[in-house]
Amino acid sequence: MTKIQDQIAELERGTDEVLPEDGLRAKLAKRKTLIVKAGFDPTAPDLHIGHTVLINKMRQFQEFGHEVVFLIGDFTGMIGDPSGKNSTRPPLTEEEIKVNAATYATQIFKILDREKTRIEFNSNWMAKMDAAGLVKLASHYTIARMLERDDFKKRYDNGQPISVHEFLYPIVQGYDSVALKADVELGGTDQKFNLLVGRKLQQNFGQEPQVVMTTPLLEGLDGVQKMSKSLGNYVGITDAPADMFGKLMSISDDLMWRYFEVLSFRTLGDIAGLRKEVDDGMNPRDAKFELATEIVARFHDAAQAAAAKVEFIARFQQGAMPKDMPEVKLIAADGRLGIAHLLKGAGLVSSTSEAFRMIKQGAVRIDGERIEDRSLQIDSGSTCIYQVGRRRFARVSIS
RNA sequence: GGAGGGGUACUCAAGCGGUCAACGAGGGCAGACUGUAAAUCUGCUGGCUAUGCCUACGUAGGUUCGAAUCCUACCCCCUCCA
Repeated sequence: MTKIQDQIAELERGTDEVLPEDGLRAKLAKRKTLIVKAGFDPTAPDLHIGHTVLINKMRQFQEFGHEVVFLIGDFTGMIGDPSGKNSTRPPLTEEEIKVNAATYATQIFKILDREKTRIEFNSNWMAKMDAAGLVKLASHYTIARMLERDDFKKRYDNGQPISVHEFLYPIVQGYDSVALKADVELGGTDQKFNLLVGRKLQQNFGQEPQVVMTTPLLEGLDGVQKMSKSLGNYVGITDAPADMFGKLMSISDDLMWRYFEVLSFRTLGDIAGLRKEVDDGMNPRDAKFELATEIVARFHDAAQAAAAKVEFIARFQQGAMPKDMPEVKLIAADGRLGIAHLLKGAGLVSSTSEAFRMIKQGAVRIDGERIEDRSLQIDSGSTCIYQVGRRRFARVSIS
């Protein structure tokens, strides 16, 4: 077994906060199997690799022999977590929750060990609790403390409505820790308040309070804004291998190290070694290859990752044509088709204006030959490969 | 209820009668270079079978030879006072 010292370093790696500071050491020093809890909101689980930072953390605990509980907050889902929102949001139906939970399960087992993962639903204990129980539970927390939470405070100060049931969200989430006798709870930084409520409730119920560990929001591909689908700077965990590989290769060299820290399963020592090699003259591209290969292999498999790498090298280092490209058939009204219309028709550009611009910039190639004539006409009966820039290709036949 | 400020392209943000398809920044795209779809540099960034035409500055009208710019009404945001 790894020394506690090293375990702590690995477990705290990439986290935002560990509270209390020395809590993890105290827990590990007991040398017992810890119960590590992470709760997930059952809203649409469209995961990207940013979300996996937390799941990776769960995996680490698993590797060190602890028990990981993947808690689906189906009961709390009915409340709707107000965290980070400025208003209440509509509760989910039972049916939606069920579907989302199933989707989660298939996604998380790309990372977690299915055998060592306990999946729980908090409706299990919450649905059984009667009104008296809930009143009693609610008595453990005060409004004053509730209003310490950032978003509640803001809304209260701004005179925006806070429904009473929203106060129940942190309380129920905290009670989950009591029900599970959690030793550690993981969550995003935005969950800090809720996680701390768990500590307080455990104390009141005579349990040793859990250690709270928060993970940061991952920076997106641009390296600046947080990764999110709506910003388009994400790598979805269901992205195709080549796509995923390419996206990861496009990150800056600086961002690469951040991704290594929170996304790679390599040890810290391993990464430090790699970093030294790069400092000593190794091409950072090759380090990035390692990262991209590891990630693609995780969500697909090793063979597909290797194939994605081979294709990447062929495409971008040697300028080869991609293996598959869209096939397009166009019809020329009078035996010939202007190049701008052809490119637009093939979906390579969004307008003829853009087509002219691309030609002017030297971005357009036909069968690998750069063209400069914007009024070029293509006769029908031909089939050629049209290319705009380095990434857009189509095989177009004209009839 | 009273007093002001504002709504401009993907985003932020100039412009306040013509030279405005609209400064600048970010983003995006392209080219060059390279160590890679990193970094850096340069260019482009409304549409149209196109050296011209059309549509666009919250919405609808109006003034004018000419409006993003002036006027009127309406819609929506924000700040201060009560």
